[in-house]
Amino acid sequence: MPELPEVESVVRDLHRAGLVGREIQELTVRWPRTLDRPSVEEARVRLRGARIADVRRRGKFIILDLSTGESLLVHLRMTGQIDLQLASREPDPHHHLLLALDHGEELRFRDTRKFGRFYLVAHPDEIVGDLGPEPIDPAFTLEQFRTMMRGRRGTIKPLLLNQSFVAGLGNIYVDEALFRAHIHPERRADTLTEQELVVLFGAMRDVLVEGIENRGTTLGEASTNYLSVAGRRGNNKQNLRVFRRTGHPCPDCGTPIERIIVGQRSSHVCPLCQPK
DNA sequence: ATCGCAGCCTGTACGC
DNA sequence: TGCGTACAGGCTGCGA
Repeated sequence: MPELPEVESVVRDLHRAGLVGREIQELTVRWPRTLDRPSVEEARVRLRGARIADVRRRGKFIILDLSTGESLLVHLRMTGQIDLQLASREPDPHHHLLLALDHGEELRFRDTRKFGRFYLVAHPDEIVGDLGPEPIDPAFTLEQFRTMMRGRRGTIKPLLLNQSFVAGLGNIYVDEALFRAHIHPERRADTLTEQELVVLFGAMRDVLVEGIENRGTTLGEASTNYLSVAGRRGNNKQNLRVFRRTGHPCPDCGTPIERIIVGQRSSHVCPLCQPK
């Protein structure tokens, strides 16, 4: 569920909440699979007394760099959320991992579908080493994108969703970027014209940057939807042009938006603006 | 390299 | 209201 803009919003909110500098005093894991590695016993020993030196993002991962030199990585997957609450407050039944901090606070990981994962590692590259470039990093150039696309015989949408190709795009922002570039999601990557490539590169960045400016996309009211720290909603839904807008008029030509399946993922397209 | 599928989980929406 | 079904924004491992 959370993609690059949502994860970026969580990281910014954690900074705002003053997470950097805080001390981790205890780890509690209530759903064992939430901690991918190491074992709970091992992690408790290594986390106790560590301070949070920095909070940053790589792709869809949140990285907590620790004073010990190690890093704690979090992937929210579909329904993961981070809460910062007083330890005295009763945790939610969906809080599966708790990090007791100083000042009587707790960082709590809430995740209805239980797909989210924590990784405590000596170096983040153990987890994020295979990720592709950051799409909104100024160091990521059109030239580089062009080279990466060369010779890719696969379908464009699954390729953009592949985190080792580019890091951070998910179903929402891929559909939005392809629509803005007027490219059908089933196009073969190496058949894009130079012009299409240029427009797609810009569209990809635009939808992500706008997503961040709007603090992410929260789709509905349900507890399974994206929320940032302390239940904060994102405002980017109003910015979506095709995603989950089946039957609504295309903002460019008025034709009803269609929902199709591409690479086993639901996809939203304007049949006129995005011809095959 | 690329594709398709099962699996990991729970909640929600919708048709009857 | 209840029941069955389909569906959900991610990712991994497997076989082809």
